[in-house]
Amino acid sequence: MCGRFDLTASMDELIQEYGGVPVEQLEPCYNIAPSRNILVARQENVIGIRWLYLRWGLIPHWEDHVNTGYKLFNAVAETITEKTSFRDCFAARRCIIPATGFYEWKQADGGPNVPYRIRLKTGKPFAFAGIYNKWKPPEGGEPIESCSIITTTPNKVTRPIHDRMPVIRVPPTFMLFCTLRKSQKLKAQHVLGL
DNA sequence: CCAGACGTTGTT
DNA sequence: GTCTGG
DNA sequence: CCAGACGTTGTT
DNA sequence: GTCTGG
Repeated sequence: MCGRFDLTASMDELIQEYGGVPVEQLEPCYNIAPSRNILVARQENVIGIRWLYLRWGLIPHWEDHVNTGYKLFNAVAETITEKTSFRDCFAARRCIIPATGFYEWKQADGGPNVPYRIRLKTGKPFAFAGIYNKWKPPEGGEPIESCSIITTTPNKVTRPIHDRMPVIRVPPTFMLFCTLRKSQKLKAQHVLGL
């Protein structure tokens, strides 16, 4: 899961890593929570990569009131193409959400919940996979754009702490590629593009 | 057909 | 808006 | 996700 | 315990 994260990287660092044109930058924050406006980057026609702030907590477009209804701050990757609330967003409106770390809570033996921060060894920023949406108030007025972070099963680092973690985009410098042996076949989920 | 749900998490 | 359950 | 609140009255 | 606000 991912219900809280931090972002302390500069806009310059983010632009260098992901491209696009700088926008106003908020104070570095170690405690970003659902319902806050968070920085995202998305691909737009004509202008290309655009940085902007969206409300964290997806509001389905049929919702009647902005203050009621579900708080969709996470979307389970395994079922995202089946869920009414996420399917169209996933097909057409994806974004990345930059972060320098995320928090997971683990209950100490019968004790209180203890937060852990998970981050890259280098301290560099990385990005969550996200989806976004536009909600128009039935009574008229300003539309609200909102987003949700996609979650998946944990990797080795996160597994001891929690059974879910955000789908992460790691900078290209952390990656390599290799060719496949004949016996290896690609499955649909390998090419989803997350 | 209409009515009602539409989500995640953790906890039990 | 769209799917599920009755 | 956590932190913090968690009400009533009369009137429409 | 459960809901709301951040």
